[in-house]
Parts: sequence; C-alpha cells; structure tokens
Amino acid sequence: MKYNASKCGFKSYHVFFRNLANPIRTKIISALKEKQSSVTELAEKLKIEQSKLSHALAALKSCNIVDYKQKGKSRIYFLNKTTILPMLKIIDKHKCKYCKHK
Amino acid sequence: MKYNASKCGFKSYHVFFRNLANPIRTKIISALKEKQSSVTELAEKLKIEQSKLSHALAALKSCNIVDYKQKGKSRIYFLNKTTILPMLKIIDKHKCKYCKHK
DNA sequence: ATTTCATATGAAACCTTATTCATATGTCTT
DNA sequence: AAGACATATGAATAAGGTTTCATATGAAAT
Repeated sequence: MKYNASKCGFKSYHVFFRNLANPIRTKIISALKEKQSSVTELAEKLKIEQSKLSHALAALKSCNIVDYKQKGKSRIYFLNKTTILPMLKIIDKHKCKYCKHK
Repeated sequence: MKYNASKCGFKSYHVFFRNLANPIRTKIISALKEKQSSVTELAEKLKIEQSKLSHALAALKSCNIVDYKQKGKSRIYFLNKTTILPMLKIIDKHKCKYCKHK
C-alpha cells in the first residue's frame, strides 16, 4: 500500500476503510483502546514483530487513526478515540443484530 | 474473497472493514444512499459492468451492508442505513477535522 | 563520537483479492 | 416450454497488498 504523505491520507471512503481492513491493524487498535503503548510494548503484547508493527502503524497514522508522542527513544502510540470508538460501537451493534445465533 | 454463507459474514472488525475497502463497493453504497436500485440501474448510473456489480453486491450482502427484495426479474438492492449512515458520518467528520486545508 | 536501544524504511517474494468473460440460473411473458 | 431479460457464478488471470529481512535513521547514554 502507498501512503499519502499529506496531512490527510484519504480522499474517499474506501481508502479509509482499506486502512482498517487488516488483522494486525485492528489488533493494534484493540490494544491501544486499552492503553497507549510503544512499538516494543505492542510487539510483546501482540507477539507481532517490530517491522510489521512499524508498517502497520505508519498506515494507521497516514489516516490519522493513531498518532504518537516521542518519549525518549520510544514512540508512544495512541488511538484517535474520537473517531474510532464510535465506529467500533456501530459495528458491535451491527454484529449483535445479525449474529444473535452465534 | 470468499464469503461466509451463514447469516453473519464476519467475526472480526477487519473482515467487516475489508468489505468496505473497495471503490466499487463504496460507490454502490453512495448510490444506494440516494435511492434503492436494481443491478441494471446501478450499472447505468455508475458505468460499471453487471458482473462486477453482482460480485460486489454479493460481498456487501455477506456482511449485511445491503439487502435486496425481488421485484419481477430484478433485484432491488437497498442499503442498511442503520449501520452505514452513522458510519459514513463519522468518517466525514474525521475527514473534515484533518483535511481542512484541502 | 561511539555504542546501544528503538523504530522506520525499501524492495523482493509471497499471498490475497479483483477483474474478466463465458456460462449458468432464475423469472417473467408468450 | 421456449424465448427474452436480469442477475449470479466460477475460474483463470491480473492487480494489489503484506511479509520479510536487511539496512537506515534517530535518540539517549557513555
């Protein structure tokens, strides 16, 4: 995937969704929902190698889904909760509605 | 992509998002937001060939993003507005916030 | 300024998804 | 039941995304 360097990494809906259409990236989101973390912390918690995480985080950041603050050598990534939490809530509700039987 | 035949086509967020991560599918959503339509109508309006649309609609239906009612020979597809409209609204807002300069 | 720790980046290999097109299925009309 | 119209489906190929791994960059400590 190629990421737009400009401030906003998407012009159309599908580019935003594409960013979320990946298991590693959604795992990162779930983790950051609980607690902001450095790449190393995410790597340990999720058992995902560093380079994969960096790639994934770059993608998420390109659409402003996450951001980070530098803290010493580490980058502490945090979730854009304003956008993402209500979004996940909608999906939970949707799932609930159509997957009652599971 | 393979679609789950069971009622609910996704177990994890990224599968739901993956479904929306495609320009044809988001175009269909935009079209259906305005007006429910048959495949032929969509084909004309969006200038997308029938077979592509059928594939795309099958994907969207697998996650209950659209549904249809049979009407004669045609299938009238309609959007699951309950889920999708608020979702798009969140993205619009997000975009607005980060793309002011564009 | 060198080393160490933390993270990012690039490119090839690999894997997944989309497109295409021929054909099948389904529904109505006659 | 045959024909016409509408949509779906399958499979090969094309297109696109992800993983991997080697290397680069950056920040702090010595």
